[in-house]
Amino acid sequence: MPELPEVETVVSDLNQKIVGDTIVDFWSDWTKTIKNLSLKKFKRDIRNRKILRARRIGKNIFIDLSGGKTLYIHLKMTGHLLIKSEILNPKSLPEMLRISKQAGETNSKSKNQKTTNYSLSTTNYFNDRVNQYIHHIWKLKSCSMKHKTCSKKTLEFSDMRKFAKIVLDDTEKINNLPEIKKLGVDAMSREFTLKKFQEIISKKSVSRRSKPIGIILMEQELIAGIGNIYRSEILFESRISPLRKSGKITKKEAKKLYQSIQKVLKKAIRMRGTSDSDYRDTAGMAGNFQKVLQVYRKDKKVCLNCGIIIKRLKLGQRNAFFCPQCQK
DNA sequence: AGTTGTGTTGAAGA
DNA sequence: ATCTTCAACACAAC
Repeated sequence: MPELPEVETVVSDLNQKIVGDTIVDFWSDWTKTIKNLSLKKFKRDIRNRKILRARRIGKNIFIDLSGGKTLYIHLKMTGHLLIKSEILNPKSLPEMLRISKQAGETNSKSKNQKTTNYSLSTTNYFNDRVNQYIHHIWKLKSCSMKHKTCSKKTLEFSDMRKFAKIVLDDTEKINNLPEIKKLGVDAMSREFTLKKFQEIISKKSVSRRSKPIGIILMEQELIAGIGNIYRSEILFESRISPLRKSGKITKKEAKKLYQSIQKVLKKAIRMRGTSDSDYRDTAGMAGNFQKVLQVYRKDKKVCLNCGIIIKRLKLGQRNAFFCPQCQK
């Protein structure tokens, strides 16, 4: 379940591994995921574009491409991106460039070629079951003028439940999509200040102020990036009950809660996210934050802080977890 | 073996 | 408007 820390990990991986590469081809067996174009048009529009950078707002991934296009991806529940690469036999650079130009027509050939996985580790995480639901593949070429070598890579999208979303359009159009425009401030951005947070939770509207803080934290139109796992963890860290009415949170508590958002998300990013079930990084590796979860999915277990049994409740149609003794 | 729970988001219904 | 419910989908757990 990718939330901000998981998406941040993916975006940082993308920036390290595929910036500068060129997309030579694309394959998909579930085109419903591509929301704005037919497969044919999608292929046509993405071929031969260079990957400039990856960025993120909340849980939304944007891959900016040459020629003013942006690839917008939402991983939804089970989506994750894998980067694989094969080192080719040393060949002269001009020859490689010629080969990659033909890549569109040489699918069957390249499929039969032997591949070597990118991972330097002795364990191959790509073989894990959770990484086997690949429905979309971007074929990349990566050429180094300096070393006069080229390599092939693939960016593969594993998405068991097929909820994910892919959109390719002009950067400007992507930025102006309604679902992007209405996003609230990103929880890790500089604009998300304590002042801004106080404004959000104490807005002079009855419906806002009377809403449980556990729901407010997850609303992407208010604060972008927090989902079900981290709302529970953040509220536990701040010792505030998810049921507390947003408008009844004191200034002191708001500060504590704001600091908890920063603290928990930063720690989760450092630990490369939570792999409660499906989430994996671009090497197919699990994150580590599930090892330090305090309350999420810990109902009927003992609170590590006070020893009371942790409770679960439905909040906004989703399960929230909290310690009734520690969190008030 | 059929039912339920899982969580993100948008759309439909009230 | 604003709230709730459901659908998209696959699979594990009961």
